[in-house]
Amino acid sequence: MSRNRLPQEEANGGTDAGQGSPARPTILDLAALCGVSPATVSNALAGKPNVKAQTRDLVLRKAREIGYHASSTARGLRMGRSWSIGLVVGDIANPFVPDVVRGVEDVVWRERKNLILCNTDFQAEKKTAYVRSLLDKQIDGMIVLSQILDDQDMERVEAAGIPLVTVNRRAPGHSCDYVGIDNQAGVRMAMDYLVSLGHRRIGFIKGLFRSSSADDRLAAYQEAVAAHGLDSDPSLVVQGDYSMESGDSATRNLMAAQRPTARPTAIVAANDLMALGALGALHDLGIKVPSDVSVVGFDNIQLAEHPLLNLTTINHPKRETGDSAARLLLQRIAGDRGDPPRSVILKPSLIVRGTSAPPSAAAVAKPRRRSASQPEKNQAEKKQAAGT
Amino acid sequence: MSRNRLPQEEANGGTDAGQGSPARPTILDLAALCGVSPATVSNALAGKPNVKAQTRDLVLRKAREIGYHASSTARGLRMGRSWSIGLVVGDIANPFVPDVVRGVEDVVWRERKNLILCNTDFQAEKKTAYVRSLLDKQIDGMIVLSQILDDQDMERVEAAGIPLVTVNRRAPGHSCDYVGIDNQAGVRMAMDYLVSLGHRRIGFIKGLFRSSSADDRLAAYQEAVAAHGLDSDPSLVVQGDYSMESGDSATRNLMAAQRPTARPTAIVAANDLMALGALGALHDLGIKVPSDVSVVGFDNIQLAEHPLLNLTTINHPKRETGDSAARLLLQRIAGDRGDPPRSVILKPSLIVRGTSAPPSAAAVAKPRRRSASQPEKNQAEKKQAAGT
DNA sequence: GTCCCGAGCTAAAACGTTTTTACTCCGTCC
DNA sequence: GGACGGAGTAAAAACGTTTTAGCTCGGGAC
Repeated sequence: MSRNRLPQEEANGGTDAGQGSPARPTILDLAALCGVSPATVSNALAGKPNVKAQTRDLVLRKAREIGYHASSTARGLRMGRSWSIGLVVGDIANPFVPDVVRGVEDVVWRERKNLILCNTDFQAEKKTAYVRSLLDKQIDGMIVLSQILDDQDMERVEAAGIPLVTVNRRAPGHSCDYVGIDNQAGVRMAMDYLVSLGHRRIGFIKGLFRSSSADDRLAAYQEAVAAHGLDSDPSLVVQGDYSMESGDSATRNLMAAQRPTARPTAIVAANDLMALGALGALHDLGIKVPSDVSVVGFDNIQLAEHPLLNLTTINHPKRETGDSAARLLLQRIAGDRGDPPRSVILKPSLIVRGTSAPPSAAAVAKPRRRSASQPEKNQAEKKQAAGT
Repeated sequence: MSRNRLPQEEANGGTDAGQGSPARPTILDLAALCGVSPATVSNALAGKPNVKAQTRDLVLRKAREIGYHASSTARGLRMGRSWSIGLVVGDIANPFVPDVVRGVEDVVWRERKNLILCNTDFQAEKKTAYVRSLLDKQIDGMIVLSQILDDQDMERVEAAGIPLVTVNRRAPGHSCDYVGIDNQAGVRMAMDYLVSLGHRRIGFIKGLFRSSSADDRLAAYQEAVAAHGLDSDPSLVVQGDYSMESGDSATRNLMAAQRPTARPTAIVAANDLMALGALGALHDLGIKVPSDVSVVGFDNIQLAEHPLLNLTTINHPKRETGDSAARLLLQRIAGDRGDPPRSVILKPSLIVRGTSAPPSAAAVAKPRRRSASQPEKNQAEKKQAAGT
């Protein structure tokens, strides 16, 4: 109806005698108010050089005055961006995750981008639906934490030209930026440390198969067993699923052996949650930690340092993980999409606390074979500060 | 350049001999492909009744075929919505928070809306900036967890007509939907339980002042002290800030009293984190829990049930909190904005675990005054299952 | 035969920006 | 005195939808 509206007529004026909110000002209102064209307002607000200082100041002043804020949606449509990045996690309630999220948020916030949190519950269809939704929203970039996307989703992301950073899981066959930790080094640290204490029979609670990090950690355990010539009974490796409960039951399995000498004197868990489960099980079984059995975790989640848990563990720099992922992503968004993919591999570190000690005299009384091979691999470890 | 393009010409065809992604199909492409107008395509996809079944089927088929997905941005601009809701939290790394977030995500996901996570770090300017950003994005609604917004921010949200649900903190002077827990009942449960065990001298670690929940919990403590005629030494109430460290130092303060009888036989903390801090401090001080001192927390965070912590606490239904908040918000979004504000007050429950027991004989040996008044307030509590 | 109506579709406006192109001064250079 | 150029601004196109208003066509009522 209001075709051909006069230049001075306020775009929002007049007609809203009705109810509800007074319809926030558009750039047209602001332009009319300043007596310039919308284009000039846009340029002024964007700080473009082709607008007279006097005009710019006027625009800025009036803008502040009426509280003008450009519609993200409109500029998003025009510019093909959304100033938000998608963060796909499996389970935000897992204590490992929020710390990483915190790291991501911190750097994303600096560029005033928003974080869209997608909790997939590790369900394939939820993952797919979320990825679709993110693409529909024209997100600037995407971070996928501790899981991999289907090939089809992956292709969609690539086809859309959306930068993607994967964290903790490599996407096989796809090249994108990656942030992870040196899993092998971490487990090796734990193993070398336990060996230096005198342990020869070390159990391992592995994580879910089909995940690169779980594989890496298990492989590192096996390599360490071989390198140090430790007992390599297959019953020393038990399956967990990264949950506390699984750590509990895995430990009961480990300790169920009839002959006491068949039981491990130390347990390494592929993550802290399972290690805490192990502590719980051992407590229930009346097995003393660390005097009877040592326990070492992986991740160093927040509560691991509680005096009553006091878990010896491998530190996973969680916040730094999120930080690096976000940085990589932002660089990729700003810079050339064609650059070769980059990886950031963070360094684990050993944090010695109260759940580890030399094995009891009884346990080491009966030395098995003496592997004569590794004289140089003694103890490069020392007690490290808990601060990472 | 391509002014006046012919109706049959594909909107995306021809010109992109260049590099990069092949530009996802628009509704124009789809319309051309189906030989109908964009309006019809839109109607067909939206399931409007004014399109012939045959046409609709064709459109749906072709849409699937070329993988057409409408741009969220474009329809957002047109429809004034964004299908995303803002979730403002103080610190996602606080173990209480992710569980609530999980609850929110769950119901929001059912409507295929997205969650924009805003971590304010409790900084006023970050809070303000995030709220601004959310409004610019035309979010459908907003949930604010465990904090209050400035009056100015609040007004902006109201002016924008964006539904808002506050969780755990009432916004004084503003009427909006609210989800919380009955703090008073929770603390009363804890106090009644401890009294029923025989405790007469109970310390309280309060949370940050200036927060309604902290006030409520403190008030409930004081009421219980009065109602049961307990020792009401002001030194029995110490300040914490909801962190584990503060629980630690607060407990050291409580236990620093020279005369043993001046020390509490039980400690109630305004949240689990501080309770865990208390456990740590007591452990360090060589004070046995629960034989020397009982400890009761509030929230029942995930790790509280670990066998080595085994914290007696008041359960705060966290996931249900997020669930209710999201439900309230979605109803408000869908329904009439003018309806009177609603509140959901969740019920706390006592979870008895290992950190509580009757006071030691030594501590109760010297009964102080016998308050003759409350015979009916004996023990309405019984050991409850930890499930809640 | 005319009128009306509904079914099915299209044209075009609208959403609120940014960006490209074009225009208007005005001073300077030749 | 006209051409040129640059500074500052304006007009209009573009982004990809949804929605409103209007069009066309055929059939039924009168």
